[in-house]
Amino acid sequence: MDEPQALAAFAALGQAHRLRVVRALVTAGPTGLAAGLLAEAVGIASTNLSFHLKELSHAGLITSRREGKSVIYSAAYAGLSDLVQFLMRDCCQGRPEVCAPAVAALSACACPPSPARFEPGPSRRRRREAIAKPP
Amino acid sequence: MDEPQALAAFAALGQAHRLRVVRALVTAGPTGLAAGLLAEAVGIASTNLSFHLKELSHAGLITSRREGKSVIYSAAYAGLSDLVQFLMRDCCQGRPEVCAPAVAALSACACPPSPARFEPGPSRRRRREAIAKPP
DNA sequence: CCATCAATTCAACATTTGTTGAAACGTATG
DNA sequence: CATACGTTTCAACAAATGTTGAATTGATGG
Repeated sequence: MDEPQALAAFAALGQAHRLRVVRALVTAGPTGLAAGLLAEAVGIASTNLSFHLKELSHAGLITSRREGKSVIYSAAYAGLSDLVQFLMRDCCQGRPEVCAPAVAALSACACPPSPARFEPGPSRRRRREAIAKPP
Repeated sequence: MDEPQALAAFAALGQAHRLRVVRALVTAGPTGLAAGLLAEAVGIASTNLSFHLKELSHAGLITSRREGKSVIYSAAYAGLSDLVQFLMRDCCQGRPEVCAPAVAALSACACPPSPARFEPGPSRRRRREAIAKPP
């Protein structure tokens, strides 16, 4: 991701209604939400929502598909991921301990993964190994 | 991190000059950069930079310390980390594979970690001590 | 203590950005 | 084909935001 794109994305997220929309879509998952439901969830007029959706879409943070009369919007996880990556690129002058907390925070990411299969032990080691053996 | 804070942070990053400042500080590492050098790096008047620095500082994205005549700014890695976490919270309705790419991207984070001296153990404790004894 | 340098504050201006209501569009259904 | 529904486009207005230059503060060194 290049600077202009990242800038557009951050500007898009830096507005209350748009941030709410993105959060709603992020938690909604790949299924997405219809424009109408979004307008209700965020509490703004549909005409206003449309404006913000266009902004978000143009910034690469959401995608849309038509389904009958409705237009369904969903989060563009790849775009979000790229954005995070742009922000933290070259983050620590070779001292991983500086940015490690950010990585850990995202790993924790609170996707309660069907609690049964949550293995206690090796997560830390696994993560380190994953970092140690790049492409 | 709560919504108003996140909103302030994204709004702060959604401005070309401020995004440049943050990127410059993120790559500069904990050492930071003096305001004068930043103004030069970003290419704006110092009076204008001051305005943006205040904005970023208020958003919890940078910190400052005085050093002689200069004021040194550095990235608030914890703030950045919290922001990323806020954005991706509850991201995948229990399907980790959705947000996994984001985690992987950040892990890749391109901090070429001077491969030799990567010690598994004490870094965490060291960091805690450093934080524990402020002025 | 005065001169100097680095950085910040302030007020005025210019620009960008968000909101609103009326009208238009595309899609389904009777 | 006419109607109803969900969504988007457009133009006008209102509000927030970025920039500039002059004046101020704080720290250093002769």
